[in-house]
Amino acid sequence: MFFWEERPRTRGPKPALTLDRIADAAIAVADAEGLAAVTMQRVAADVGYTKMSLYRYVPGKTELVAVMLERAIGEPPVGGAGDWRTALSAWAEALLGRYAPHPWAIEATAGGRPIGPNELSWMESALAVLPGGLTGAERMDAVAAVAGQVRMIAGQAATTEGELTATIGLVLREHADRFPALAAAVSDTATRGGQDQAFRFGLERILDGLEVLIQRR
Amino acid sequence: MFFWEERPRTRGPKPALTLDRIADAAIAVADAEGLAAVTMQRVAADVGYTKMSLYRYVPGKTELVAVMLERAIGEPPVGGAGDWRTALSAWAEALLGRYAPHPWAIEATAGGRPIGPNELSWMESALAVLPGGLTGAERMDAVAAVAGQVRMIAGQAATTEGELTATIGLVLREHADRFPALAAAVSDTATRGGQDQAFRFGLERILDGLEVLIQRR
DNA sequence: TTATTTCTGTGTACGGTAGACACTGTTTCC
DNA sequence: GGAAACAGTGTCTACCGTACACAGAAATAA
Repeated sequence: MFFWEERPRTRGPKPALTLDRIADAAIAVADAEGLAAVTMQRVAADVGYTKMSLYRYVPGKTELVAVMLERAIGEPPVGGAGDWRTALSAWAEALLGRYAPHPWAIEATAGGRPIGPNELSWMESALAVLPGGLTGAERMDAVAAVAGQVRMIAGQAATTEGELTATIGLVLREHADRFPALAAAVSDTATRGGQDQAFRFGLERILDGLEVLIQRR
Repeated sequence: MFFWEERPRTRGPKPALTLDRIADAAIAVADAEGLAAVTMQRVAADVGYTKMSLYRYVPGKTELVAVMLERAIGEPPVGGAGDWRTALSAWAEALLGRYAPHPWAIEATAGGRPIGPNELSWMESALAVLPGGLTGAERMDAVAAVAGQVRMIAGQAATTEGELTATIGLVLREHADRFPALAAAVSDTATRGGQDQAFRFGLERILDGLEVLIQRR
């Protein structure tokens, strides 16, 4: 199914590299200098080979990024005990924790792309904790909503912690009258914790909303 | 503040193009062939000039994409009457409606980028409808949660309506035992409406969650 | 053992990209 | 009627992903 499933090796020279080693080098570049810095040339140089050698391990750059994502996100943690709410909350927190060290990950997931097994495992483990009161479609939608919250916050965090707020501040200084509600909200936000609180607030709302629905049934 | 604010013109030849015309051409290309097809060369050819002429109107490609986004999303609709819930729901629906014709828009918002006035206006109009029971920070977080839902669904819709589902189906045929919850949910999803219902489900949960909090105060 | 097959890593080449810069010609102000 | 400012163009550079042919290494077949 996936191109990186290892083929049975027969003759010829032993490969000097590993797909994992390549992906790790690429991830290191992306972590340090952003996804745009990840070029075949650069990654190859970092592992000490020529760029064309990479194509023996990966069909193209698209697939390299897919592998990077798979490795960066990894497998979901084993579902702990507890009710669906604490389990789903932990799931969301864990997923955000995986995105956090890799600001480029959100960018990499934008647009059509191949989907890896780890991504499916994350979906699986989230779906598994939801109670039977919801239909299958509703469970999918619930997971999507939570995942949306994770991605929103992860994406915001990727913009250098408040580049958005900085831009807003700049504009507000000139056009505060055009954006009264924004100005009011921003002046209030300045004095509080970072993205963690934003994440938890949204997450609690979604979980509250799910709880309302579940208990109603 | 923004580079596209028109400078007072003095001497020299009259510009043959308009930033708007350039952006519209670029949007047309992106709508039809994706964001990757938007190159300076291509856009310039479509408006009938050389690529270098575009740099008289826009500092670089990054800014061109920012303008494309601004025009594609446009200004928020005037807030209708009604309680905060129906207003915020309408806001979310309107925003999704703006994303829908432009599948590339989500991709374009990934990663750090300049933020335009229209984007701020959308934030403003959402913040304005939220009741005073919430703090400024909470109002921001609430809007982020709703926006996250919009973006999640818009992003899913951009992947050719079910490319995700198709991939899942493929994998499930081979490894259904590894993903039982996913298999169960998917088989249930197959027989129901498209992304609209997924959007509404998540949105209603978020709004329910907000309502719980607001009424508690 | 030798010959053959198969695969790895490399060098070269191509078409594409964004953008720097110098130039010509047009428009408007002094 | 200069002179200054600006629009559009042609040329150039550096870099990107990747197609393709080739040399050498390793394992198999004779």
